[in-house]
Amino acid sequence: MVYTVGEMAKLLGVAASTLRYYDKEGLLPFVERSSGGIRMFRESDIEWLQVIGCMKKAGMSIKDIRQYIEMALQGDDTIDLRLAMFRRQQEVLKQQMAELQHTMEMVDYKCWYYETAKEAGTVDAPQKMELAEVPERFRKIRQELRTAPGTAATI
Amino acid sequence: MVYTVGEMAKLLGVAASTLRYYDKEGLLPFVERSSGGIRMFRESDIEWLQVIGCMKKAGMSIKDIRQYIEMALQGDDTIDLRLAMFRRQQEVLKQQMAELQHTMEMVDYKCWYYETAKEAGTVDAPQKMELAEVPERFRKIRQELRTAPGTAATI
DNA sequence: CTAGAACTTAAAGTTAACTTTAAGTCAAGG
DNA sequence: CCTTGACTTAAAGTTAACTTTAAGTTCTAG
Repeated sequence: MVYTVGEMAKLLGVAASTLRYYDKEGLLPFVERSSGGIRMFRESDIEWLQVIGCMKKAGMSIKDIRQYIEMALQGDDTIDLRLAMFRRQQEVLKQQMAELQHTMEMVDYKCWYYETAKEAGTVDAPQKMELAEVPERFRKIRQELRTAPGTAATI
Repeated sequence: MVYTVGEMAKLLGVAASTLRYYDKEGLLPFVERSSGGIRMFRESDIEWLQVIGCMKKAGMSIKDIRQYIEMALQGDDTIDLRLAMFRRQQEVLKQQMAELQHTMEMVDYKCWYYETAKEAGTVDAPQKMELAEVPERFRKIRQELRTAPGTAATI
């Protein structure tokens, strides 16, 4: 089964212009053409496209992804490089996960803050609350929000 | 203690031009000015800036953040709206977390893939491996990568 | 009182990742 | 054969979030 750019775009849930753009940027050198010049995506190209999609979600740029594709097309000589690339990406994702976790804590705190404000009818309730009255799990983030990053929130 | 824009920028680890840009976009209406027109950040403004930073990390646009700031300045009448905003943001973050988790699984799979390729000296080793030989935790993601999203990878 | 570092604004420039447009070509059904 | 919808490319346009520049002002230390 082969697909035109429009069909593949629909299948993947992206715009056809996006796939054309990716092709122009060298992300799809594996896509063949008909004698008339029309892109013919093969079933097996879906895996490439899924990997590209995942790399994008991981925050990689088009340029970085192209490097990977180029390495992959060079064959088994670049296995080490590709492994190193994904190992680095693993670290990046761990970092992102930690940051997201932290952002989540802040939003959880803000939800508690406005729930408390809602009950009392004023933000003064949570805003002026003593640290000891604040639920234990929000104390750290509250301290952190009230000081510059890197500023010791100690003693 | 008050800070100029440059001092506050340094404290937060951002460019001064960024703070000026945020101010122009209405994100910092709480910052006062000297008689000569120079921004004077107060200690308590740090909390505002930290919240703005967290909202940005959560993927909110400048426009959305301005809405929040405007609501906050309107006072206690907007508590419900602000609570709703952070509750929605909680959902968005949960979604982001799930996506990041999924991306991580893909990268873990790719690391396994290239480790296996490295041992064997060729990507054919992992590429042509039977599903049953693939470590159990990578089977689902491997199936998924090889089909279009939404395509049932069943039976 | 003055030098110069840091501030001010408005406006233009940058970057990434697309999207749109324009002018033309391909391919399938009637 | 011809129409029509989807394809092609190159080039220009879009958007968000900054950053840089230019021209001028303010504050502080000597």
